[in-house]
Amino acid sequence: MLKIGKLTDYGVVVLNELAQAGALKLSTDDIAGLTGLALPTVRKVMKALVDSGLVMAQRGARGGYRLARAPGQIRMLDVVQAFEGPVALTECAADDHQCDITASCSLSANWGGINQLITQVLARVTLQDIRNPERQEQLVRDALPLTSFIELVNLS
Amino acid sequence: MLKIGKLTDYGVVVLNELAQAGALKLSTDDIAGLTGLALPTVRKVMKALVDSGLVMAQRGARGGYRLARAPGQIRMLDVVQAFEGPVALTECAADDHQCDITASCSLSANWGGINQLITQVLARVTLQDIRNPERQEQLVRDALPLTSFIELVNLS
DNA sequence: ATTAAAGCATACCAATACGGTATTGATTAA
DNA sequence: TTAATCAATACCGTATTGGTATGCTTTAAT
Repeated sequence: MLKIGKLTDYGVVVLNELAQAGALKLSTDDIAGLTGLALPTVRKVMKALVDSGLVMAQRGARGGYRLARAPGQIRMLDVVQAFEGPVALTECAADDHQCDITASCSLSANWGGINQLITQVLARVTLQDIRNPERQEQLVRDALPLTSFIELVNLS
Repeated sequence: MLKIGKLTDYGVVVLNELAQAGALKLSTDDIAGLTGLALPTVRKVMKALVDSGLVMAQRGARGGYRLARAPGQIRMLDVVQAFEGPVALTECAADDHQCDITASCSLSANWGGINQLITQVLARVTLQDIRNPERQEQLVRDALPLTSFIELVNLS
């Protein structure tokens, strides 16, 4: 499946609402209402977003949340990392953890290349892009010219 | 973390051994010995590889496994799909499952673009590439010219 | 035909991760 | 001072995953 967590997905949804709101601060209640997410879930999401510096929080009465930077400056990579930690496809790649399987494991180092490519993909797409389908299609067209035998998978 | 399963990683390790062996058939015992993986684990891995058509099995005495195609024809996308099913970052993208969160969820459709990009990345890299670090570095250099602000992450 | 080598299928268990929820505390504008 | 609002922590049930065990089927070699 190669999936990302639901929280990450929620994070994007929330960021979208904040982008929509612009300078206006949104409370957790506002966000819950706008997105349809449960309140405690929203809290959890907001914590990750604040901790990662993507969103600024103001406490106290009439407080709320707003984006810390412009949507064009918020990369999907940032969002994914905020919720899932560093992008590391394999365990070996994450820490320099010695694995007990033999020399074949030297291959794992090679996932690093794929890691890099995927990281680049996520770094290319910003919140602004994802809010604008046209821009996105353009990205897909431009970034990687298709090789002949590529099979496009599971685009619902 | 955006990780893939360990089994997928093991799968690549096993495929590497099979590529090394060439025309020679390897038994589960051989594979376990070469890779250091436990025998039951090897069985599980082989089942997935056979089911997906990447590897051919010959049963009976003097049987064993061999690659179904040349290493250059085995894409990482195939391997990932063999173990993890279709690449679908979000749940919404997987089936046309109606989610209960509001219109903001239309965003999820936009993950589709990223989905496509990542799928393309995985389709570009073959078993042959991953066995050859030089080739791989070349891929990284060629495929996606870096934009200025890209931060390379966690390459151990 | 028999036998032994080898793959195949299934089921089970433990550990971990994840999503979801609740509760209490800290801050700040009005 | 007070009420609104974010912050932090802790808890729990479930789902997934990795790992293991067991018994069955196929097939080459003798």
